Amino acid sequence: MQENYVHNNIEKKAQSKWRDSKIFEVNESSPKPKMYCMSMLPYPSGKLHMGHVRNYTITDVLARFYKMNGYNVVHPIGWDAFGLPAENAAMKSKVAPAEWTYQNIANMKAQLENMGLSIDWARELATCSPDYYRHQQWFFTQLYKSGIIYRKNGTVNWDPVDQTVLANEQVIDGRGWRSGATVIKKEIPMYYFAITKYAEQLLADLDQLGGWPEQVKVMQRNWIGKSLGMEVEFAGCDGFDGLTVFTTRPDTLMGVTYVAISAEHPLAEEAANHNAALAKFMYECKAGGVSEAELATAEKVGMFSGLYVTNPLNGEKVPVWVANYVLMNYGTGAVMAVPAHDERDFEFATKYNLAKKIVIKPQKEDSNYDPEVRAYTDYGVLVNSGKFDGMNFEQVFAAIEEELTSRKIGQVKVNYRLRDWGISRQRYWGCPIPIIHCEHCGDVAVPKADLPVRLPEELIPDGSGNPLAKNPDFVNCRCPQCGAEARRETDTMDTFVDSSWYFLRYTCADNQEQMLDERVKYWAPVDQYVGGIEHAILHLLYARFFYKALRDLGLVNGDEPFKNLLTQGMVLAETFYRQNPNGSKDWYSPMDIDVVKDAKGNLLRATYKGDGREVEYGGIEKMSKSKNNGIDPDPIINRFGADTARLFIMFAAPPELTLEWTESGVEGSNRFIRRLWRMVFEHQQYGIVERYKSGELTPEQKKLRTQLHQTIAKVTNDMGVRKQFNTAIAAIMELLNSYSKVAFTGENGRALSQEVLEAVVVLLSPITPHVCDALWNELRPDTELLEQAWLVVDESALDVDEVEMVIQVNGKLRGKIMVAKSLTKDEIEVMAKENTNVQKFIEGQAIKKLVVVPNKLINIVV
RNA sequence: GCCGGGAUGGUGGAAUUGGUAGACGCGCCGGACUCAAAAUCCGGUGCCAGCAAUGGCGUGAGGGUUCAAGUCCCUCUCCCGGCACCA
Repeated sequence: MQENYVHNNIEKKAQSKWRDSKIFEVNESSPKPKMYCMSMLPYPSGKLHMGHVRNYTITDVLARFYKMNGYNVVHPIGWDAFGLPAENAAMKSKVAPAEWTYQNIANMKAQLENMGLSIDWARELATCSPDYYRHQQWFFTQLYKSGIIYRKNGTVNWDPVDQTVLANEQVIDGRGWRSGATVIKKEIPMYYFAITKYAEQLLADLDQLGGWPEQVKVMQRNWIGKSLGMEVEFAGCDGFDGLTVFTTRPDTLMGVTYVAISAEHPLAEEAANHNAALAKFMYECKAGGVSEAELATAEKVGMFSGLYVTNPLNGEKVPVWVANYVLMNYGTGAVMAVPAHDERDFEFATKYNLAKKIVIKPQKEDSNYDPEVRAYTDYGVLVNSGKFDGMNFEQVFAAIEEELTSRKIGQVKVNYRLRDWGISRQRYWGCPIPIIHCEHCGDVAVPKADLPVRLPEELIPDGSGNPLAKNPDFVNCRCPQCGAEARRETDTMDTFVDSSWYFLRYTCADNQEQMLDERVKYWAPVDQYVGGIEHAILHLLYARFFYKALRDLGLVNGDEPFKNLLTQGMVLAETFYRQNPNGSKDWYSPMDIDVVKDAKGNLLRATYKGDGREVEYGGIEKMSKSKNNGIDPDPIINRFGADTARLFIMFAAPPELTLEWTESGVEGSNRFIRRLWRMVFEHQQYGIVERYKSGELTPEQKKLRTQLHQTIAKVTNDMGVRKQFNTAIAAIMELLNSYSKVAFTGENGRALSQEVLEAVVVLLSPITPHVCDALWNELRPDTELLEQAWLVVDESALDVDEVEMVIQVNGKLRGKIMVAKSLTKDEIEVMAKENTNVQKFIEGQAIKKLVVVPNKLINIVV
């Protein structure tokens, strides 16, 4: 054994051993229980970034932990290979998205291999491969036939200069990112997945997800947004049509002072035909992007439509306004406005001087309440509402329901905020939608025999719309039903479709004939899913929806795809810059900066290694190209080794929190590995022995052995249950700190030293697998670490006869005592009162109360 | 704007079920080894007062519940994630 730790050879050797033995390639024939452990599908951006490294390290630690705990573990990987960045790269450097993407995958795969992951590479897939998307197209046709997919108009961001549809992120302050033109909302036909048909199940089945973070379930619940309300018809006046509103507050119906409708509402269109000013206003409403964040923060504007409708309860004539704050795709596209009891209506009514009528009496004495100052939105007892006066919410809901239903002008309605999922994208680099438009037969799904609809891989988009639409070879085709000349659909699918089922395809990626086969029923559901919190809503909701749709086709078992979910935080790093005279900033990589700190550890100055001159500190930010603070994993792994990088990532923060990258922290992790190496080296110099089983130990040895088995228990719980790897590592560090202070004299002492080192190597092996593999070979030659079982706690080592208890007086710490476990509560109380420091605080005072928490503390209240 | 989350020493974080705040690491200070440096090892390190024993203060701000609050409740500030075409 070498005296010093050198990572290169160790890591290469372990990696080739794992590769050659195919130890991480698994199948369904194992007698062990299955464990499906997986990271979210990475986008092949070109270079591995620290977010990927973190993601894969977490699943790798769990996969290795479960493997040693007797599970048949699968840990697959694939590539989310369609999407916008490839088109952007194509526009920039004239390289075809396909070529760019496949090159990126090759680069990133090589980088991942250096990390020593326990991945089953035989299952690797890329969503841009026809072998993958042909099955997706087939699934699309199945959903299309079963009515889950339909076509309707949807609103997109339209760049009138580039004549192209823009993604929300390509709209900056209401303008196109390339042209700078004001973006307008445009209606185009699109395909929709009827996810709302599953709204109730998606909501109810959240209760099955005990292994999900509560916050993610809350976000999904709110996103689905189930609400109970009423649809109420308002009859039109002066010969115009009426309209229907949806409201969750029918109790305020008598307080309606106007009705507001969306600019896309049919009635608004109708009114605009006779009203030039209104038409102009509605055109102005079309300016700007379609994102909800943009709509919600835009200033509320509106215009009177000239129309009136009648309040069905009291017959009052109220004006109809067209307002930009009403969403056409929620409810009915029309709302009844009650300014006295709704924030948004209040703001709008105040701006346009519309009436406010109080119909709810504040429940408590509320001296602040003034309808001209703010809206009162709580529930309460009705006033100014005629026969409904004095009723509470439940009573008036029932009374109004009865009246409206008997008059057939309203009904109780459950409404969801969730909208159907528009999947059409007017883009080239995506999965073609397998539909053929025929003049005679309409929209025809492509038959299975004709799949896949291949995406030509040589096209290069130029930013002026979808090149597929200009490609006659792609567009021109024959109708599969009547054989007439027909036109192929040129829109491609949202990439969220690709990522909604890839985890099922991993189980049978080699099956050319079928989308999924019996093997999916062995592996699904995913037992442990790990990915960024930014996917808490959309990706996870779409994948859940897909799973249910696949279940209804008989392709998978169960209701939910992901049993346990862990949402990881982002990776951040320090930023450094110099300000240019024109105000712009040049950003310097933290790798190229030297830092000087004062005696308290505060940053005094930072200098650029290139020229030795000072730079400004810009705080800690998410790693990004724009701030030049991305840390490339390659040089880190080359310099310190993958084990150091993995250890740092797992130690610096718990997985859900943001992770701050610091070079000194990486060095600290490397120092710990070298220290462990030296300890094994020194132990080995005296010869390896059998690990401790029984026999006399010195008191300090006995104490160390107790700590060892406490550590085994803690690490097992931290890794397997809490998934808090940082505290597991800290506990191992503490154990080694204690180890280094103990004298391992005698035969039993040597055996204890062997026991501790073997245990540490096993405990650490999921996190730093390469160095642990090498150390294991030194401690137990001719055996394989990966074949070892996880450690079992020796309960007898945990037995201690004394515990430390703290004594508080009035909740303040005043002393500590060692207490034999056999003592009674009364005996402990006496001991506590006898403590000299405690006496100073209780002397001459009556003891009002005395609390004893067993094995923890005594609180004396005086 | 709406939904979700976060804030603890110089710093990343720990405190698992309301029970010793600051584990472990980094940084910094001091020491050993060395011609010297690096590496390594040993000790110290929340703030204030004190030679010390010890005491006072202290978990974003303000209030509350409790024998006891970083942890529970209310109000607020700032930061982060998502908002349906970034992935």
